[in-house]
Amino acid sequence: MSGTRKEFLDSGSQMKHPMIILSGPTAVGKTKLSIALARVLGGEVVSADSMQVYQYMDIGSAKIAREEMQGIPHHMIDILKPWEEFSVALFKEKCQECLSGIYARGSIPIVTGGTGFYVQALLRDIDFAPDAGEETDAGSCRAWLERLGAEKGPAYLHGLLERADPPSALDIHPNNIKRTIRALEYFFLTGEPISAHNRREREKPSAYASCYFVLNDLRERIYERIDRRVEEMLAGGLVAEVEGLRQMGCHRGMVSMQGLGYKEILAYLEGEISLEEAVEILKRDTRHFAKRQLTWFRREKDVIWINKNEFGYDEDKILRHMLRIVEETTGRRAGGKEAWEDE
RNA sequence: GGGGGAAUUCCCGAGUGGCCAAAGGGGACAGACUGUAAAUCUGCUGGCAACGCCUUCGGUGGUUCGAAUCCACCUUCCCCCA
Repeated sequence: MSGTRKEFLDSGSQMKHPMIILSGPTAVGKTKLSIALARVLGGEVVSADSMQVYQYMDIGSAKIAREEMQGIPHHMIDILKPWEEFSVALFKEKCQECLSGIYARGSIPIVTGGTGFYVQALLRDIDFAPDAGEETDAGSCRAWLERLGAEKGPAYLHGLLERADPPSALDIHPNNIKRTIRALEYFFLTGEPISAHNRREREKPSAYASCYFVLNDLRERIYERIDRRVEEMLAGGLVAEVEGLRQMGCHRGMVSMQGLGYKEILAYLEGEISLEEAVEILKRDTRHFAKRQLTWFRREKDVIWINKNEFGYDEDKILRHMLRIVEETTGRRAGGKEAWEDE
């Protein structure tokens, strides 16, 4: 759909579609809650997770098991092979396809996952770059910049950015080569500084009538849960899963293999570190990740924090509290008391 | 029993008379983030009424204008010889 037509439709229909978002740091318990919410509200779960999109990556990505779904439709899971590339732009695109189906069915999406960037892209309908040159040009342009960076160093690239897009250069740290490259790429492809584009996109209001929940807990408890979960993954066969992927030809260069649990075990399987070290690094990096997620959510406006400890870890209490907010903001009511009493 | 070595700020680990609140790394904490986001990157880390002051380098006591750095004794740990 073209931009103008879409804008026309959006402005024409006063009603925004309802959306429930359930996010939070890794291992807080989003999955379990999402099922409870979906059952009560008659919703469908849409995963907002950068790793669960991949097939064969079940244990390390803590993907929900079929049995756990309890018949609730799930989207955006297992949609790609591990060797395929994925990105926010692709996420948004595919996600919107899923959403139109959900709305057509009169159902409500429960967007569940910890990738805050994806949630933001979807919620504010951020426009990702020019369609022009999406495949060939972008590919070669980025590859060229990457080569240039490897040869001449990050400072050189940042120097280019200073000339092309001074505000971005000021904004992006010289060491951050990925963001420097993207800013340059955007400039070369469109002729517009990405800083101007970002400014425009930032002003966009939410495209949905949404409740943005962030499930949280005491830091200490999150860390404990992470450690425990890593141990469970190991016991559940994480090493074998990664070995299987390796046999399929997966290697560290792939987007999917940058995922926590995959890159560390891969390093072990390739003899670089011991299993013990790999596990330790995995736990630590997962803690770091959880912390980064929390930083993201703190900055995000209009999120509704659900601190588990403030509810005495009473799941039913948490659910009721959330349902009340859902009803206030989206008008969506729980499908009767039985819905959560018949467990 | 004899000989040698070591004890440093949350951890590891530099530092052997002033330039040391003490390199570096890790952790912890905080932050950025608009096509790789489970990625990438940044800041900060003794206390305070804070361009200065106070407490800190196993303990106690010395030497010195001045000590984490030198001396003595003590405590603990490691290694070697018996």
